[in-house]
Amino acid sequence: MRTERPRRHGGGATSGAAPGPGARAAEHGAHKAGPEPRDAAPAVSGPGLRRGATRRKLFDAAVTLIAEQGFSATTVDEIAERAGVAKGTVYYNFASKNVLYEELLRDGVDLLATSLQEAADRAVHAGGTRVDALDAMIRAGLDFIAGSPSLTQLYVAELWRTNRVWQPTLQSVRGRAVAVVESVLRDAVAVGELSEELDIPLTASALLGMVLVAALDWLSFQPHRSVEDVHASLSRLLQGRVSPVRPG
Amino acid sequence: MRTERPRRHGGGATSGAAPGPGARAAEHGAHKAGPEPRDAAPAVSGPGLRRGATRRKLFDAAVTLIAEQGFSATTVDEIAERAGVAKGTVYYNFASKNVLYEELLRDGVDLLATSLQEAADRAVHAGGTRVDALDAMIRAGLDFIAGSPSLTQLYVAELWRTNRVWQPTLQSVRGRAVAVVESVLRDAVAVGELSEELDIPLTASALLGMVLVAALDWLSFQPHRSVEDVHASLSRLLQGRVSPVRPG
DNA sequence: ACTTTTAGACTGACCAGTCAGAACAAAGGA
DNA sequence: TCCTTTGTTCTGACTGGTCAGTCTAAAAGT
Repeated sequence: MRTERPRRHGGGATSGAAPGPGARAAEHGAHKAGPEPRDAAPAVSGPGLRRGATRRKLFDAAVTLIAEQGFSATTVDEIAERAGVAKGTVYYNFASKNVLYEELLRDGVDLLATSLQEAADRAVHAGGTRVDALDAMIRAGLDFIAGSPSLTQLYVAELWRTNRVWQPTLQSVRGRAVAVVESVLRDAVAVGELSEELDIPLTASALLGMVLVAALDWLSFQPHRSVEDVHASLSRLLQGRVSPVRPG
Repeated sequence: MRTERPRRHGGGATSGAAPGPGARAAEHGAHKAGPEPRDAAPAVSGPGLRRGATRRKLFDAAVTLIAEQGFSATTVDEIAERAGVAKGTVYYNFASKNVLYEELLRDGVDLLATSLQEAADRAVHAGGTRVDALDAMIRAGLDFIAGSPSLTQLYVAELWRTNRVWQPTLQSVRGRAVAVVESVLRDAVAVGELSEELDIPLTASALLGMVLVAALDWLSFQPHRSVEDVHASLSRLLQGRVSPVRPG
C-alpha cells in the first residue's frame, strides 16, 4: 500500500449506504458508517467488553510483524492471523491499518515516557542526585527496551521520517520522552551538578540515542549479556562524564 | 510487495525466451536471460557508457524516496520518475528492486566507514591523542550524516531488522564502521588513554548511536544550528568523559 | 437485547517485473 | 561529410498476482 497517499478503495466509500446504527464518528479525518470502531481513545479498556483483549492481541501481533517486515510489507491478513482473529475483526476494532498502527505507537511509547518519568522521580525522592536520576532513567530505558524491542525498533525506524501520516503522533510522543530527560538535565544544571554550558536539548537526544542504539545493539548482537552488565557500562560512560566541567 | 518472501511474477520467469545478446550473468542467485544487468560490482563506473550516470541518478532518487516512505511503500515507478528515466531502465540496470536497494546501501555506507577511518588516521598522524581521533571521527560522522541524511535514515531504520533479505549486506557494512571505532578505542586503552575496564564493543555502539541520533535530531528539529555547534556539544560530552576512571 | 466476532467471497486499485522495439553511440566505408 | 552496421541503453504499454477494505448472515459472548 502506498500508505502516504490515501487510496479510495472498495465500494466508493460506502456511498450513500444506510447509516446503520450509531454513526457518531467524530475523530480521525472521516470515518464511514456501519458497525465501525466506536472510539479510538480507550485503547485497551472501556466499559467491559471483549474489545480490550482483542485490541491488545492485535497490537501485539502488529508490533512484531511490523518491526520485522516494515509497515507496508505487513498485511492485514497476517496481523489478523497472528492475532488469531478474523480479518473483519480488525476492521471492527480499527478504522484502518493506518489507525491501528497509529494507536499502537501512541499506546506503546506513552509507556516509555511514563516509565522514564517514574524512574527519575523515584531516584530523586530516594534522595539521590540528579545524575543518579539520569542513571536510573538509563536503567529504566534499558528495561523497557528489553521488554519491548519490537516497539523500539519501530520507533527508531519511524521517528525521523518526514511526510508520514502518523508523524504528528510520533512527534508528540517523542516530545514527552525527551521532555522528561531535559527536565532532569535542567534540574541538574540548576542545582549545580552539571555545567551551565550544557546544551540541554542536544544532550538529551544524544543520551536517548546512546541508550536506544546501545540497547538495540545489545539485544541484536550480544543477547547473552545481562541488563546489569550493559547498564554498568553505559553508566560508567555517563558517570565519569556529564559531570561539571574539568579544568582545561 | 512482501519483499521478504519473493514473488513469482509476470510471464513465468521468461520461460524459454530467446537468450538475446550477452547472457553472461554469473552473480546474484539466479538471473534470467535477456539484455539484463551485466555486472553488479561497478556501481557507477565501467567501460565508458551512460550506465554509470544512470545508476547514480537511480541511487539518488531511490535513497530519498525510500528514506521518506520506506522500502515497500516506494514504487519502482516513482523511483524511475524521480530519476527521470523509464521504468524499464531500472530493470536494465538492476536485477530487481531489492538488488537496487542492496547496492545502494553498500555503496553509501561504505563511504561512511571510509570517511571515519580517514578522519581517525588523519588525527593520529597529525600527532593527536586517541581521544582526539575519536573526536575527529565524531566530526566526520556529523559531516557525513549532514551530507547524506537520507542514507543515515535508511541505515537506522534497517539495521536492527532481522529477517530481511539485505540483512547480510547491512551487517557486514555495520561491522566495518563499528570496527573502525573499536580499533581506535582499543588503541586508546592500550596506550593508557582510556580505562581498561572500558567495554569496547558496547562503548563503540553507544558512541555511534550518540552521534547518529544526535545528528538526525539536529537535522530534523534544529536544522539552523551549525555543525561546529553540534560537534562542540558532543565533543564536550565525550571529552569530559571517556577518559580514565576517576577516583570513587 | 445488545455487542462483538466469524468466515470468506469480492472489488478495484496497485505494482513488480517483462518484452519488443526505438534511440543512441562508436566504427568503419564510400 | 554522410550513410550503414553493430552493439548498447532506454522506453513504456502490458501482464498477472497482491492486498486494503467491504459486506453479509449467523454465531458467540455478556
